[in-house]
Amino acid sequence: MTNADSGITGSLEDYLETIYRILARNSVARVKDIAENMEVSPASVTPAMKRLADKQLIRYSKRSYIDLTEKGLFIARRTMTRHKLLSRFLTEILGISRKQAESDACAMEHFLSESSMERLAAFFEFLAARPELQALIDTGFDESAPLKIGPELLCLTDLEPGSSGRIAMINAGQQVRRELIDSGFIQGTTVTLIRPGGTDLPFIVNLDGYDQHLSPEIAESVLLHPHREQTGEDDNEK
Amino acid sequence: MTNADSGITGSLEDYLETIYRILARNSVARVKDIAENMEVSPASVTPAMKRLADKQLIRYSKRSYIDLTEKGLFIARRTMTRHKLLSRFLTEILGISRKQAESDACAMEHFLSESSMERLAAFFEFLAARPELQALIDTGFDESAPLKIGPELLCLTDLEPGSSGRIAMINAGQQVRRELIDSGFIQGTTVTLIRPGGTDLPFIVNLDGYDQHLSPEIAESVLLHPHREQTGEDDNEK
DNA sequence: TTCATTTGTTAGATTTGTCTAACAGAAATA
DNA sequence: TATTTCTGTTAGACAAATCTAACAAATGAA
Repeated sequence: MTNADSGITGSLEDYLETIYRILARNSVARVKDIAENMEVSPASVTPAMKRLADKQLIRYSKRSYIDLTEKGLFIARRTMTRHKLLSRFLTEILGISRKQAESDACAMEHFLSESSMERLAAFFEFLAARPELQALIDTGFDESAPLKIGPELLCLTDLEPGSSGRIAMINAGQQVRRELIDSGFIQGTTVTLIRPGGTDLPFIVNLDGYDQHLSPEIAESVLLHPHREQTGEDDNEK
Repeated sequence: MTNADSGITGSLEDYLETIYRILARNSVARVKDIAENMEVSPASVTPAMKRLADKQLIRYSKRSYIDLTEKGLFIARRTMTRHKLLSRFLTEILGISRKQAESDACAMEHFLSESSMERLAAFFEFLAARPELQALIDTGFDESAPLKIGPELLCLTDLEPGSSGRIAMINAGQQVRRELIDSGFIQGTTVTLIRPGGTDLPFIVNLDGYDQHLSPEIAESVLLHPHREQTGEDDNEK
């Protein structure tokens, strides 16, 4: 129930982060401000402040202003940094809408470990140092991708019964794309054709141990990497 | 408290995912298997099964085997896919250890929205379609980065008092690096030099509204992008 | 068939985090 | 100064998720 590295719950981290943000502009933080910022009732804030004070993360006594201790400040800042890293990754790299990204980041920020955080920061530095990559990503990575190596790809429907292939991409509109992705059809995953389909007959494939039925039209949109020799390595499952 | 899109809690999603994994190899799923897989006491499993059955996500009656409904299967699969996407991102792109990645992914998987999930899958397809990018990332992105554009970068210590710059990279060993990143010094963030330091005198900088002190040695390791005209856009804070 | 073992359930406690409603203290106003 | 309004706290309820301990049912062995 406690998170990543701070040893406190996500909820308490949120309180610290909120206090931090209030203090960054307001000079003092009050129960009311916190309640409004977090869209929570003031009656929920008081016990949270008590828990934080118990853990020596804030200075707090009944009816007083609230201030962060050194330790609290550290956790607050780190949580905010996690939030920024995730939110930037989602918007700048993946192209998610700002609003959606904020909401995803808010939830995930409590679980990003110290090492992942550091590597994610390194990733941004890496990209920033390479304008040509940045440009590639900025132009969006869905338009250009299919054009480039599409022709060399195998279609799932061309697979021999009993043989397998690694998914390279899903070539379909957003709706079908999401359906397939929800079902586990993501790049790099191995699929095995159990039984080929035909008109009105679904393809049966195995993915992660489970058999799944795919209509011929949907199966058409699953493109596989050109076949290579066995590398001994499966994909990243197991 | 409920997550992303499924309308159930992370804990229940974990139960579904576990049942899915058990069923993918075991033909039947029992309370005991679930408890062992999740490292939880069997007494915790029973009420969870009741909650899942109430929501029509599993078929379950007292002392019976447990089976997923269509709806439960869908959520289980999607959760597993989220897990795989996050775990692959953390290991393959960021280079986090498998173990750490698993633990991060386990916690975050419940909060990745449908759209982020789809974009993350697209990101892998994008990379897979460009072996040259893949290779760049495979070789690690910390060694080569500083060599390339290091010379053109500004050091935080060269900033005029009162002026600002955007962080390009942290040029320091892992420990200092992490300290700085924890404090919000990540690529793309704007820092303002409030007061320059000197021997034994810390630099004071403002970051996200908060003043922070940096020892001269640490300040040295913060490298800024070469200055440009104001673009009207701040970084992604606000 | 009877007894022991395995498996699953229930009861009851605990923690966290939320709420509403009622109350108390402080500040502002008349 | 007295009263009203704003702010914060307490009390009490609830839900989710976990635990341990005790009990019940099913299975297997003698």
